[in-house]
Amino acid sequence: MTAPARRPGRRPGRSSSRDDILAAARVLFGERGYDKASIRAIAAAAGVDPALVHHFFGAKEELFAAAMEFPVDPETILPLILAGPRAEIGERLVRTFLRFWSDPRLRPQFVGIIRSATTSETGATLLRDFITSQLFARVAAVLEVPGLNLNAAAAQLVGVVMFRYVLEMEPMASASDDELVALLAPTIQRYLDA
Amino acid sequence: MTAPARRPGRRPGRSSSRDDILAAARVLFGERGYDKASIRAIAAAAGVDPALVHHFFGAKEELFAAAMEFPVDPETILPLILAGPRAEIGERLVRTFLRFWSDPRLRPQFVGIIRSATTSETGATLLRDFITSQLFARVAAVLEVPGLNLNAAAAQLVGVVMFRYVLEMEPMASASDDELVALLAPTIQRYLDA
DNA sequence: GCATAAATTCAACGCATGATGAGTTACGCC
DNA sequence: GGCGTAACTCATCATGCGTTGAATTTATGC
Repeated sequence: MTAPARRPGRRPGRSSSRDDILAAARVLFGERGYDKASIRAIAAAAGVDPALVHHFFGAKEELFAAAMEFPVDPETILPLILAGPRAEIGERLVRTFLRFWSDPRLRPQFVGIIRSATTSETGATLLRDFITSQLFARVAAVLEVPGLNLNAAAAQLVGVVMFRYVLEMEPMASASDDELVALLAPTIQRYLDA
Repeated sequence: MTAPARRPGRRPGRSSSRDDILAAARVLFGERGYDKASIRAIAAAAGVDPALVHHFFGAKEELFAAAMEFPVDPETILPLILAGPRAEIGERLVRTFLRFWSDPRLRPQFVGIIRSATTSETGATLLRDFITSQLFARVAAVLEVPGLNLNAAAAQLVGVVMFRYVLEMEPMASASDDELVALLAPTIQRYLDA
């Protein structure tokens, strides 16, 4: 309700504008996808002038890249999955995957990547490169599994998050993580056994 | 290279403009998604003035609905899947599904629906409603399978076409239908057995 | 304290878009 | 053969977009 009596010039104290913009960008890219998330809307959500976005990040595509940079480091997540009995790797993978998607701080970013992967070539490249070079290369080096099987496993998981978080289709959107693990783990396990 | 010496007024002979527009819309919506496929670009691809698009279809969203109307009638496809031994329903479903996606006349339309489902609420509703009311309701009436299992099966297939036709991720994009059937059919079968 | 740099807004440009309304030509019926 | 209707284009509008450059205020290094 504060009247928008903003005036030009630097604000006193240290500023959080840069981070505010990043956070707003993640939310809006996640909700609307690359094209429909306008710089003006992101700036408004961050309580900031659109020109400031350019001042910090340059063109829109750079903002997108900065906001969507993969929030998870493969080096920390892969050991969680690969360690443990090989016969239970499907369950560990599905459980870990769903746990990351449950984090409300990470999810908008994930959804944004999925949403934008179908629309902008930048988004598609981002997702494709991450899956192939970051994940598959490492997993394939440890487990000896054909690439097509890895694709099938990844496709199952991507399909699930599309249903659950993008389309919000019932009953999958409301199912518990445990239900999904029970349902999906055998599928993933089979792909990774071959 | 024909000089664009178009003049106003009705053309002699019978016109294919309406169908040309629909065809161009299917291609462009499929390639670019709802937002990036502009009415002007669709009109240009159809060799027609943008205003003619409005003349035939009204607002853009109506054009989209007309172009993306599901090209497959569930009444004709479901018997193909449901008839035959129950133990092979997974294979029949996957094979039929992939065969429809292989049709180069149908694919742009399918891709358009997937692409737009992640971006526009209209697209999401279109896909959601078709899957739930057209497919699931009918299938669930015949096979007695929990809704969550149907979701999981559909998610697997949607994930596959995202990898294969939207992201064009290798090796799935280049795999043969037969390879995919062998890989996916047991998964689908398991979901539909429960 | 003063100069430079950083943060911030304002005003504006140029562009593409979806949409509208009026005008023009052909078809089909009586 | 005249008339309503359908097909078709043109010019135009308002809007929202990404982007830019200048102006203003604060922080910081010397």
